[in-house]
Amino acid sequence: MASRVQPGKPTITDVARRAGVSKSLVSLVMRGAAHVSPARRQAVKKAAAELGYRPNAMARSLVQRRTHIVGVMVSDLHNPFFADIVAGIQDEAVRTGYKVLVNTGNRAAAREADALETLLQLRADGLILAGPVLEDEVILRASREVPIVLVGREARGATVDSVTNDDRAGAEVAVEHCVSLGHSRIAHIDGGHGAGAPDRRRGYEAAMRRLGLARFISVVSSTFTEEGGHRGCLVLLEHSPRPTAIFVANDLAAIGALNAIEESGLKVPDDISLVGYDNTSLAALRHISLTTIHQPRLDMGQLALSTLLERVDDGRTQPARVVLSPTLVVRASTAPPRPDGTGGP
Amino acid sequence: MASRVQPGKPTITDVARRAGVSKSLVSLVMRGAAHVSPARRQAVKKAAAELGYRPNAMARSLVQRRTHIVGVMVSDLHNPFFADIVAGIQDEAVRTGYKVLVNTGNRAAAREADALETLLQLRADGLILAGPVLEDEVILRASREVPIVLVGREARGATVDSVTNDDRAGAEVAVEHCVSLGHSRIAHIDGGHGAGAPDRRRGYEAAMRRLGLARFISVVSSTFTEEGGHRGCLVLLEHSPRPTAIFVANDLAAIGALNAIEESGLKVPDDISLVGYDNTSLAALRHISLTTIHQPRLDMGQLALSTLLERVDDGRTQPARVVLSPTLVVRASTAPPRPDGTGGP
DNA sequence: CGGTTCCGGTAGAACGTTCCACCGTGACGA
DNA sequence: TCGTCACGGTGGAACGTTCTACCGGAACCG
Repeated sequence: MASRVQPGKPTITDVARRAGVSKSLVSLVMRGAAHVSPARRQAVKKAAAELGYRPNAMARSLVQRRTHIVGVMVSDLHNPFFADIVAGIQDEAVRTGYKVLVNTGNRAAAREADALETLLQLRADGLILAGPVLEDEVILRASREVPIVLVGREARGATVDSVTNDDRAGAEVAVEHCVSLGHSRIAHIDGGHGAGAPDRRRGYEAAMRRLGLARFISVVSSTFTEEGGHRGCLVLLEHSPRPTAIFVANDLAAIGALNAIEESGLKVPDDISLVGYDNTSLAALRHISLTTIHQPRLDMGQLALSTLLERVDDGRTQPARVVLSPTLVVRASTAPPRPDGTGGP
Repeated sequence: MASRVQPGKPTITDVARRAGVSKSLVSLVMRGAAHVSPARRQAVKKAAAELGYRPNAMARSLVQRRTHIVGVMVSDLHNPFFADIVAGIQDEAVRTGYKVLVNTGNRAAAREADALETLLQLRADGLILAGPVLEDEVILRASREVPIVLVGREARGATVDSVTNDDRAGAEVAVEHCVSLGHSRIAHIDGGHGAGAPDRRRGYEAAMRRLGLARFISVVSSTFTEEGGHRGCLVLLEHSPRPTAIFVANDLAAIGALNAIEESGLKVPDDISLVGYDNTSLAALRHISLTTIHQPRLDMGQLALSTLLERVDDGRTQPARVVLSPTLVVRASTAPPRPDGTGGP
């Protein structure tokens, strides 16, 4: 009972036999080719439906020597950032007729290497690596066997493409926003080795200098986590005079900073303004309502795939470096500084 | 220039030629078989490394008639819930030597059907469907061709297995917690058609009755979104007397409720206690610190795969229904009701 | 009427593996 | 001296497709 009907799944030959035609013709019908008489086409379709026939993608790919699959390796499925990247890739994939298969390495280089290997053995037509922590060398080697696009990380080498946002410009916009509100003592909590963190820091410093606020530059080093932002902020709150605005390297850390500020009995944005980076769904929560820098993630995903396909389908061989502009999203965590106080305790 | 070295990727035959052996022997070496002389083994490995040979997974699977791939279709990559499920699946996969390939349908039945089809054509050895919105009928049909496990959704039919948490019990625990703190006027914002929502509602009602609070049962219908929780909560706040505790069907909606309460000038937990469901990372944010019901997501992922493999490897044919117990996680959003006030405006 | 072209269709060789049957060669026991 | 057996190794048939010929007939053109 419940015995699966298992004389093996039906093959193209079974369909051919049942429809009384050659397997070549079945192949043509399944691919919707022209030059097949309506009668035969009908017969083949009927036979296929009756048998529950489903083409074997591997056999097909073996002879075609392409899979119409793009492999996507995501560093961390927990980060909502990548969910949008994947969504963008998928939008573009349905338009171009490719299948998307996702893999993940859970932030560990060794696991990422495994994931990459799986995709390579599968003979995906192209690969998109989203925020990998994998060594440059490994990526470069792989890129000589299959086209690869990096997302959210700069590429090295002529065989690798990349799609990123302009972290430096984004940071400058953040600073400009604070200045336009009247702030001068604007501090920065940076993201350590996180992807894009160094550029965001450089952007912060450049903007401060450009706007004549070089003497207020104040950076505390941290990580891309809530915990990191919390610790970094506590350090800043000790400073005297205390900053009136803080630009944090990503949203998650900014929320940690938010906690630290509130725990200290201060209020955002009344006492301190806060700006994040990434515009994750977290920032949009009304309970948090964080002013932040938006990266066009959907676009980045779409562009990653179309850039990839330029190599796959059109044979491009020059490296591509796509850089998108981030934009400011103003919410409730920024406001002009207190007119009276200079903010110092 | 930068011309890819493209006389096609090296095959097993290339390796055999270069090592001066038959392709059968290369095959044996690549699979680490015994009964191969050290000298030849060495020679083959050397040749393979020099050529950059990588076995073609499709050709292999074609003849073996298994792929050692489990396909995972996730309804929504944006939901951090599924990230943990996938992580659990992956943990188990490395232990058992399977590869995991993920797919998504973006909450749309049509896209999910496509994703499923891709996995079926790939001839994955088994499928895990995480929170699909796909019709029962489609899943049932697919399950006759390949073993399928449903996660977070009840299965219908003897050919489909499922791994879920006991939503009803979880809801009861939530209510009991509130009662133990001294609450009586405990309301519920439910999740409409969301997965598990009906059972959570039933659990709420059952617990209220069991604890002699039937007359305080108060349910407002909503959705699994922040917006939904916000709206639902506004309705409850109009009631007089107002509830002193609210059990919301999931964390996201609970955060919406949190906003509504604070916008009304009330405080959590002083004026109203709040309990969510899922224990997402959101709930753990210190700024939010939501008491909630935890589902053992990692375990659920692991169990999903091991349940699947019972069919794939051990030939199980009886349906399996795995149900895990949720647990209470107490944070800062719940407290005893105000000793004085009866809470009504 | 002879030649060309198009249409509908078929046969059989790939594609890159693994698996099965088989083959020498020594070693070993009777 | 014979089997018998284990060891190390090989050849070739699968696996389920697509692709490249090629074929017979009808239609068309000059």
